[in-house]
Amino acid sequence: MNDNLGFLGGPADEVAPRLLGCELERTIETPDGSATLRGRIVETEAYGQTDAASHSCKGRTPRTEIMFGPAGFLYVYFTYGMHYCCNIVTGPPGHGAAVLIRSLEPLEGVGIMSANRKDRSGVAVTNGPAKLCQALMIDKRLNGHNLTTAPLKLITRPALQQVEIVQTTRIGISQAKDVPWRFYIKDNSYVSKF
DNA sequence: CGGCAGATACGCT
DNA sequence: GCGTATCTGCCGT
Repeated sequence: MNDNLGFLGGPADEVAPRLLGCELERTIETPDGSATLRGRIVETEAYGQTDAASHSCKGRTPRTEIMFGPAGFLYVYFTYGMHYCCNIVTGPPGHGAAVLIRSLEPLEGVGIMSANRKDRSGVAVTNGPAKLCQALMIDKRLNGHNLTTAPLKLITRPALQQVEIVQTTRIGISQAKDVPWRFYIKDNSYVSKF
């Protein structure tokens, strides 16, 4: 793994807040050549191996196999019949854990992201896990992708100050609702729900 | 704006 | 079969 992504080998609940402020850079093919879509991570959720809300909690299956692999890879899953969500695998090999990326703040290629989102604008482009996957054109084909390589890279940024981060319970799950493993950047308007 | 139902397919029991 | 780490549109205020 890339040296500056070494922190991903830690526990999901420590990696999740550390990912806030880091960026995802997606390169895509266009009629003219290529384009770059880039966004800042503003909201994450941790999912651990012994966590009833995590897909990995019941052990390895073909779908969750990627979560048990080395850190720094992408776990993309499909849900509700029409949505993709993307996660960054964390922890050592053999440990099934990941961090769900819940929302981004667009930094580059906003016009293309908006077009991918049925011409929606503003926060509606990326303020939700399935929305940002649509905006960045992330689907099943990127499951298992190495985040140090094109066409999707994780760019490390300095860790935020503790005071800039809010920690609360996770959203949209039915199991282990009380576990406070959701993290977001304070006062950022792209956070999915306040 | 806030609440609710519907869409839709996949993995797992 | 069934539940799901969601979003959207439509309804009501």
